[in-house]
Amino acid sequence: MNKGDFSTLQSIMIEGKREFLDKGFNDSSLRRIVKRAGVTTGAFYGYYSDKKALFNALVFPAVDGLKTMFLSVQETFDQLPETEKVDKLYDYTSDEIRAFVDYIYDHFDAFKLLISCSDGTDFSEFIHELVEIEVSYTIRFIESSGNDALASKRVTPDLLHIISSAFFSAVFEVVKHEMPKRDADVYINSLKTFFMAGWQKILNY
Amino acid sequence: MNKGDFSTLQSIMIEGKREFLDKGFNDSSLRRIVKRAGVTTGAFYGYYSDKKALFNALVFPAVDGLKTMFLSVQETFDQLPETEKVDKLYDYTSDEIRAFVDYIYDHFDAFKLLISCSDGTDFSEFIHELVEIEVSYTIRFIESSGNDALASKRVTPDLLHIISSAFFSAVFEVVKHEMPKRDADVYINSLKTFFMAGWQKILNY
Amino acid sequence: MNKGDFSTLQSIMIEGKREFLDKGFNDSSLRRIVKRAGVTTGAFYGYYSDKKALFNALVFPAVDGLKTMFLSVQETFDQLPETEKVDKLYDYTSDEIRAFVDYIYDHFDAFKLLISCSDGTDFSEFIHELVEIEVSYTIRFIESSGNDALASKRVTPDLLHIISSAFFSAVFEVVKHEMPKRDADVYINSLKTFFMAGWQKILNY
Amino acid sequence: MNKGDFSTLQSIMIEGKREFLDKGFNDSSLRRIVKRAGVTTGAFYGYYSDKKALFNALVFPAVDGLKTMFLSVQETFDQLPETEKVDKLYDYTSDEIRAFVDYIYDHFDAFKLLISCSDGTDFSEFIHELVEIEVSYTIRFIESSGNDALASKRVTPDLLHIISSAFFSAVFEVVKHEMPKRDADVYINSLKTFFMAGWQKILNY
DNA sequence: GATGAATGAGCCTTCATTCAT
DNA sequence: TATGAATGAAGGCTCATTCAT
Repeated sequence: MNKGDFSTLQSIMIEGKREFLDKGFNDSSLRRIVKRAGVTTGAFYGYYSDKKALFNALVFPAVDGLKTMFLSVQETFDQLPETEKVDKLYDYTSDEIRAFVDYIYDHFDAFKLLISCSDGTDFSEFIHELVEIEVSYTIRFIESSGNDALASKRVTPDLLHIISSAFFSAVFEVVKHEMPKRDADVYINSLKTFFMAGWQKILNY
Repeated sequence: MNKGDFSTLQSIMIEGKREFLDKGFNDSSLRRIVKRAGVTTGAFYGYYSDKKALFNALVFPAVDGLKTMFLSVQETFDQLPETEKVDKLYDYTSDEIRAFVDYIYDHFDAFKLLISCSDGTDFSEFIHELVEIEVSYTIRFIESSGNDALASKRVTPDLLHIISSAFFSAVFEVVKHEMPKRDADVYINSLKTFFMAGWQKILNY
Repeated sequence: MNKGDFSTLQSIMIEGKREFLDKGFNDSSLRRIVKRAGVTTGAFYGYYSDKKALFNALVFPAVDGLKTMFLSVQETFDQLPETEKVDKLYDYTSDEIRAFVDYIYDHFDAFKLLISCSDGTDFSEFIHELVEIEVSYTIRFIESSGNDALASKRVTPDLLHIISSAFFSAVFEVVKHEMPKRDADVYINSLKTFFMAGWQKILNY
Repeated sequence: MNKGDFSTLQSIMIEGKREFLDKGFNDSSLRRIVKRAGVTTGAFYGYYSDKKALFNALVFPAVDGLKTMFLSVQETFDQLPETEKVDKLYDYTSDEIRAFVDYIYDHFDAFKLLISCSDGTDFSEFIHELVEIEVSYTIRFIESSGNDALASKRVTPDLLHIISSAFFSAVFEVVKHEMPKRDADVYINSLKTFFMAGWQKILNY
């Protein structure tokens, strides 16, 4: 008999999420999860192949959606006529970030797991992957726009990596601290202003 | 019989560091550590009360030193006559950061442990603490300098927190990626330039 | 939905045989069997009471047939007039063994299961049972033929058991090694020659 | 606290042997072993790396000793002058087999484990290995003695394998049935007589 | 100071089998 | 006949820690 009105699967997901959030992936106990879910270990393995698979299920859809969205945004911008890119950069970025934050808040629990509890899983390098994507598109943008920052070595891929890393770390701070969406929108917008100033400075725009 | 010419304690520290770096705190095995150190579990517990205490010992001096240094720098700046602060801000910061990075590289292993392997220990929130320190001094500085950013709520403590978080995350990326000191100096300097532009933008200097 | 054109029962038998041959009885997984058979566990238990029952079904008809045949051959020989027995012994045995091997090869899979995969089942002592049958008839033959080997304790039931055991072990080696029938016929014939010489030696014929 | 006057290791070995003999390797439970030994699982793993290692420890010394002895006997016979081999064959073999049986009875428990309970271990093919050794030396002997049995294909390696297999199976029947040593000596001697007659027949000596 | 055998709870996972549908 | 989710005991094994010597 499982817990209350929920199906076995639902109970497992609910209690899995609770346990992972509470203890982190590594220190989570499958037995505690199933016990709290009012379910047996055997039942668990009917749904998931192992503990990792449960974490995956809780997190993958959101991660995958975010990556897809992020890639498509970057790709769309990349396809703009060169002449429009710099002009639209600010507005474009604004929309992009807003959508990004919206998406995160629409899947808040998943990102909370990802940011705070993914140690020991395949997602521990999640931010790193977003960074890599952004860096590669940023390099394309700088080069195609005729800016000499890279050519002159005033800016290097490593620096882009570090700055990008800083940016995403900052964004996900709102998740780490479970900031209300309303506040997050404001902060992230200011953050964007802050970073835009930085980019203009080092890219000489 | 312990390893080579090293004392029991030294062997434990050397092999502890190796294991923690290799596996992270949680997945490290005390038995493997003492075995490699050519020492027994009993001997270990003569020096440390538990696994956490060893991690602590490897990491605390560096952490404490960095915090002390950081606090003193902030305090010294805080004590400057109001009139000098803004003028000296840029130079001051440069020196401060340089010293900060020097310190990190002088205790590289400890910070590598802290950044990459501290999950499960009391230090997992290490960066967070530096952020808190910086934010509180930044607030004092903004307020005392007569800048209306906070009063007008254009800038909030939370935003400061986020930006500061971004900065320290970026700085410690050089540790995570084990960047050569020479390179790190250059990147961190560019990073500072980047962030200074941001600060000027949102503080209206 | 079961596999291809086969009925539920057929699928279970086919995949059961495959699994038992592959892993042996003990290490076989019922769930794997029904999964591969495209059938459910529930369906399985409609046909068989448990895992052993499936093994039984795959193996019993052949085992039973062989035992019946073997018993009847022994019985027929036993009923021959005493005067004919020794004369016909050699020819008789030849035919008997040929039929025996033919039967095994006509039910090769079943005997392969029996020889190589029956650990943990009621058939693990299969050869032992054939031995017991043969020994009891051999004793009758020796006694009725007036040979003093048993009376003089030159030969004992235990020795008969051991030799008989050796013989059947040898015969079933052809199954264990999946020897082609054509080869097996030749080897078994030589084996019979070999053993006949032994019998003549210890029975003084 | 372990059982009675025995050390932890002794208790584990005693109860391990008991459990393996009772249930066979696969169906043996480590937990039952340690429980009966009055010891904890953790203590077990201080002595053996896993369940297989315990079986190994109980069985390997005896197996290894027997193989070594068997190989050396075969090698010694192989080195005899060609002229002496056939003459000495009978006597030589007698001594060899006696020593072989003595060795088995000096390590009876180990061979009982090997014969009756080794399914699932690396020793399940133990007899097979003895057979391979004997077959290879038998081939050398036949060839070097000028006998045409192999050349004429009247006898083949496969036949030698089958016969050798029969012989060792028979020998180890005394272990399977836990026959008293005194009886075994007599039976094995008769068995040897039986087999010698067979060899003479098919090799035309 | 040091030993290292022993603890025993805890880990994840697999299994044959049952039963309400 | 058939489903397949659920059972729950049992499996082998690892761990930080303790303690008598």
